[in-house]
Amino acid sequence: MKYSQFFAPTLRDDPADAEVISHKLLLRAGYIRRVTSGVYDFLPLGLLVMRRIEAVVREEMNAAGAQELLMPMVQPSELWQSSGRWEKYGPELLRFTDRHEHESCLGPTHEEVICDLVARELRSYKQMPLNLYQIQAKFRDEIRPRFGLLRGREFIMKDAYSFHATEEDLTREYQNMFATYQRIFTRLGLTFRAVEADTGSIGGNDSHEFHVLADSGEDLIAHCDGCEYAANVEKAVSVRGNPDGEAGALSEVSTPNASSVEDVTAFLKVDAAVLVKTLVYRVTGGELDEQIVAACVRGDDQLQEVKLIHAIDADAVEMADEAGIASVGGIGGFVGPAGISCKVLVDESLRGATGLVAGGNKHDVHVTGMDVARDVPTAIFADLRETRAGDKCGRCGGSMGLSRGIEVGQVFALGKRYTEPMKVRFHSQEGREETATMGCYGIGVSRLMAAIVEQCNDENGIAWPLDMAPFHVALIGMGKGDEVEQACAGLYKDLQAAGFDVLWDERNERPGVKFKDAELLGLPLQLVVGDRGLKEGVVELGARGGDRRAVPLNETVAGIVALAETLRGVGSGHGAGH
RNA sequence: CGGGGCGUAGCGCAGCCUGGUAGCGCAUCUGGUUUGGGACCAGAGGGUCGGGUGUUCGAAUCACCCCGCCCCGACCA
Repeated sequence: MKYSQFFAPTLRDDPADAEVISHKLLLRAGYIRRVTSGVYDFLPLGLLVMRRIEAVVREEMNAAGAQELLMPMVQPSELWQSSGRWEKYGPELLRFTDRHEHESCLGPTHEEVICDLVARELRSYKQMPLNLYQIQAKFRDEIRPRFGLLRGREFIMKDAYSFHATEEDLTREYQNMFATYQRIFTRLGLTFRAVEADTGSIGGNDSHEFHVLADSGEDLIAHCDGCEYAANVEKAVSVRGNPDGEAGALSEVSTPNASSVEDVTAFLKVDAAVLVKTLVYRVTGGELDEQIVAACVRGDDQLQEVKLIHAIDADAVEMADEAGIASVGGIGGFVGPAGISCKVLVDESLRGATGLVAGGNKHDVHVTGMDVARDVPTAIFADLRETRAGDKCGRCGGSMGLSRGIEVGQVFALGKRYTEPMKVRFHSQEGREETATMGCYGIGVSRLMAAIVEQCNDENGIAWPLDMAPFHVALIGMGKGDEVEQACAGLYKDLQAAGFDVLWDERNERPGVKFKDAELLGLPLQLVVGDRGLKEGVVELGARGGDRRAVPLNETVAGIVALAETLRGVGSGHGAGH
């Protein structure tokens, strides 16, 4: 591509409304433009990178035995009714009515559509295993789109769905996809980590997420320094030391105006760990729908809501208002588990604990000497607390650390969550009609583009891994005269013939401008052809960010090939893996 | 949805408090000089000041409403 004809509008200044580095650089370097909240144009540069990522994903998915298809973005409400998600999915599902008053939605994911398709065609166990995938635009009406491509409303996703006659075969495919994902993220040049994950609104049994490690990540992941255990903090289980207070009778103490953990610990001069923090929630969905529950963790712990939702088998929970708290005999700021008239869940770290301080369910009153077993006999114990850095690993006793991650992929062993209601059935070897079991596997392709930039950038711009770059080589012509023009034209052809994508900057710009743009765009290799060097019969080549060296004109292609090999050698093999 | 901030030329911003002919830098266009790390000179074009209503002789500026964008929150009783 000749630069002068290429549509790559670059910005000298950072756009004012971009926060994270990938958002700023993709905007500045002309890869994307915002259309509306959470929705972007992919300009030619952006699309070129997207195609690179897709190519890796396709190659590995195909090699793993999956087949590509394409499903629609618009989906009829009937399919979502039949899976039960029309009611369950919530406002992220963008619904609309067409001119025939027919209700539809924009697909945020495709379990319903694929199940509908496969249910129509599946007859025999001999047709399985079957793994079908697509790379396609999804729409989720996010509460708060932000960070450019990292959390958009419309985004490009690779989603795969597998169908199996047996649970064992689903497990095999799950592992197959797990390994495939590790290969994909390694080839993309990313430092990543696979972690155990909650299944969220997709549902199902086992799940792992793949996270690109980055400080700008929105997810918190916990990992053990002693073993392989790693999990999203929504799910991570760990063990903490459990100091007990002095055992004794349950007695009320006056704690005027002391309702926060800080106030109470200061006032009573006790460790926050012997405090019981009682949170009151209103439940949505499940058996406790519309009811109030109380959840207790230690004063220095945080409640992990996702764990609470699972513990009571609900769809969602939200903090109860003052009226809700009062309806079960509590009072804001002084709620305690003893004597409250609702279901009380208590974190495992409080099992058998004694000598605790808790709210007294009266204004300005706490109780001391609480013994959970004695004073809260109806308590239901569950893992509710969020893992903190320094906790002990539940498996090996090692120390847990926390990192931020960008979720770029997730694999689910769904089981029969969708195939049952959507009647994906087949005849088994024994001639019985059975329900297929299912897995699904997603990769955020457009989010990956941003995640790569988060990991690969410097003060001058983007630093693409060689095989992700929109062009491998920035061919920079310098100085006037036909010699430069002709030498460039020749190299341009030769390099393309050798399999390189080249952006030939033949603009009438000063050298500084050309270098700055090449570095902002992130092209990994630079080839400089100047009239001065040409007189000596040499050109200069080098990697972005490194030194350039002079090379005889007729050895240029060989030099580029050698440099590319060096870059690939460095670029591969630093994926962190499992 | 709650809180905060912002909206003035393609981009980045000033002007608003204290109402009176809309500015700066970059970018763009023309001519010239320049050409190895975001050149220089001369000239030119480009703005419904997010939208509406109101106050006023007069509104980018004051008031009210709406729209859009960004940040934080929507776990710590």
